[in-house]
Amino acid sequence: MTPEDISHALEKDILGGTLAPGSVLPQGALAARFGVSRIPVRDALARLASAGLVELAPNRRARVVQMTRDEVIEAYDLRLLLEIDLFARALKRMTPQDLDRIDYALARSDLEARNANWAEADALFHAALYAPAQRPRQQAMIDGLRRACRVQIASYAILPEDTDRWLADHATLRDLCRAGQTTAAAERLRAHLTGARDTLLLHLT
Amino acid sequence: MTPEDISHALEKDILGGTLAPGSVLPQGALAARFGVSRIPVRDALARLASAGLVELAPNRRARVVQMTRDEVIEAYDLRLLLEIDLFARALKRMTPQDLDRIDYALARSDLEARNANWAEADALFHAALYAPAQRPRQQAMIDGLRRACRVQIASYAILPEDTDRWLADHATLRDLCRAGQTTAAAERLRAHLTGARDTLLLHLT
DNA sequence: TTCTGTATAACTGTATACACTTTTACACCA
DNA sequence: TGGTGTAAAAGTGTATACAGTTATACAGAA
Repeated sequence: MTPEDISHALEKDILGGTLAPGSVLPQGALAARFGVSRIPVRDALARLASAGLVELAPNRRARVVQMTRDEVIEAYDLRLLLEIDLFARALKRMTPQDLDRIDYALARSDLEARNANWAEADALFHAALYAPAQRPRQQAMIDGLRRACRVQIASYAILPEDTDRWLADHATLRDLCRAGQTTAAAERLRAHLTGARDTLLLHLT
Repeated sequence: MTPEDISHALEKDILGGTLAPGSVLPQGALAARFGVSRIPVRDALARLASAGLVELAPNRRARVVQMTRDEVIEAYDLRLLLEIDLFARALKRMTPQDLDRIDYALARSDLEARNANWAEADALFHAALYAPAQRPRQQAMIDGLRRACRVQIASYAILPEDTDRWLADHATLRDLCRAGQTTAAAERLRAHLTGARDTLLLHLT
């Protein structure tokens, strides 16, 4: 059990909804669960903190992040800015192989969604969509924002109940890519994201 | 000496050019320097890694990040996207008090530049410029990118030799804010950033 | 010389132990 | 009942020790 393994396991729990926002993560308990000392656990928590999934404060227990309404709005504004830009860059350099990979990702994504792995399913498709842009840093920033949003989404079990809508959105995006309709595709992505944001905001009252 | 103190001290060395990109940071040596055990040093290095100043790999010594030409270009593209957007948001909500704070930051920035604290001087002014937007996450992302760029800039001692140009840019930006010329101000910021990028790229051969 | 293998030194990762801080639970008082 | 103070429990931070890994230096072969 390396710190990386531990952080992955915890990330799964957080994005899967097992660990709700605000949950407390005592180092000792985690150390016992993973059969290691607290040192690698601290390491794993630091990773999760830098990924934006966990909040650390000195001498206090780590907590799963809990975003306020304003923070959710800011995060989605940033996603709109970064994802639409990255998508535009990706569209410009999209090759037939890339389109095939998007098809494959869509199919796998569909499969994962049926197996209740909504978070992975969504991430899988969007990663394939943006991959042609070849922008590792921008992709990493988007992943961070995406994960932070998903923590909240998971806690309201939004993805399961909305599966049909976002899978249809993904299929539409794929079609627009294939048709080379770049502006329409970008517009569709914008709608996809604002839709997700509004659904989440509705749950945050 | 807390991990935070240690990371701040190292950040200063990195951004000040004492620790060049690619330099190695052995935990033991740092522990000795700061008079602590390696545990808080590891903590400090993890912070620097999540701030993007240091690279960590398992079982290997930490290294000061060294960006490639492509990474520099990507980082500046991201800065253009995020900083211009944030500046536009800030301009919309800028109050007279905010303008005064920008004046004050410009004056202090000038002072720091004379004291050879170029990195702080630059950060100070831009922070004041963006503060009215009230976007902590976007600001944090920008700070990360800014720091990563500055590691490279520091290694070529670009800021010192170019001081006059960027201080003049800052003054112009302040004037445009005061005059309420929002589009001109945004355009000026774009030029300020692309200018900085091109100067850096020149040094990267 | 330059390359390769190897012994040694240097370094990292983590278990354990203990000092210090925060949290929790509960008794006490208004 | 509701608030407050306090002691015990739980938790965090870090020094130390040692096992395992990587880096370094040097000897011998091509």
